[in-house]
Formats: sequence, structure tokens, C-alpha cells
Amino acid sequence: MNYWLFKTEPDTFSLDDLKNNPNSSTFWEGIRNYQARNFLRDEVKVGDQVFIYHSSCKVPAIMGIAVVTAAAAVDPHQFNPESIYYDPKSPADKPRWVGVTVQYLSHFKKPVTLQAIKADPAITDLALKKAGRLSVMPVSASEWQYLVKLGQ
DNA sequence: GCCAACGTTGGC
DNA sequence: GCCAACGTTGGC
Repeated sequence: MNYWLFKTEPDTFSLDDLKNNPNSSTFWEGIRNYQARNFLRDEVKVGDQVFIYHSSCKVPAIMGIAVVTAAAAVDPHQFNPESIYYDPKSPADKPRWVGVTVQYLSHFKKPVTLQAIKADPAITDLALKKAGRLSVMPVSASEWQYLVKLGQ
């Protein structure tokens, strides 16, 4: 099993929204970055666990945990001209963008803030520390365990 | 709201 | 296929 971190803007879609989704499973749509897409398409598997991170907000932080319930599928929004995720250059026969499906697991008791992550010398691998713009990134098993502990 | 970092686009 | 211009992300 692998571990991941997904970014989301809470104004658009928060961990609470994920928790309250009556369908209980949510298609993680709108990833429009190739590096992130490649992780989703090639490596994110059912049963993998995911930190949900809130970005572009007052206190950027890891808020809690979700689990992957379906592997990559074509993101239909890329073909919808009405959608903010519309990509007119995506070929219909070879769709460019995919999404996975996740389900809410839990909220951290204490969100682990970006500030705390940056200040913590024990966290060295996490891409969040360096790659500012990546919206889907792997988390090593050891740092996953460590961050879960910080969130308790 | 500013702006640094960095990914993407497109002319050559 | 280089690289300048442009657009977007996201912390502050």
C-alpha cells in the first residue's frame, strides 16, 4: 500500500465536504498537472491512504485522511466546455486527464500545519516542503506514520 | 492582493 | 528543441 497527499482549496472542496458527501465516495476531479496526473494514473491504487491538505487558505495544513476506493478513471470535466476544468486540447479518443475516487476516513485532532512541517527537521522527504505547486504527491511510509502521530 | 516559483506555450 | 513570455499556484 502507498501513501499520498492531495491538495485542495477548502473554499472549493474541503475535508468536511468530503466527509459530508452523501455518496460517501467522491471523484477527485480537476487535476490538471502532468506530474500529478502520472501519479494518479500509474500509481494510486485502491486501498491507498491519502492526506487531505488545505491550501490557499488562512492556515495551510494537513487536515485528515481519506482512502482510495477506485483507481484512475477519465475525468469527464475535460470535455465539458461549461466546466472550469475544460481542456479543449484533450483528445476525445485519448483523454489527457484522470481522477481517482476517495472516501473520507478521519479528521486529525490537530491539523498539521505547513508551518509545523517546514519547521520540523524530522520531515525531510515530503515534497510539500519543496515542490510548491504539486497537487498530488507521494508520502513515505515512515513520514506518514510520523505525521499521523503529530495529528493525534 | 502581492509576488516568487515554476509549469506550459509557442515562435523561431 | 530552445527559450522567452505567459499563466497559475499558493504562501504570506
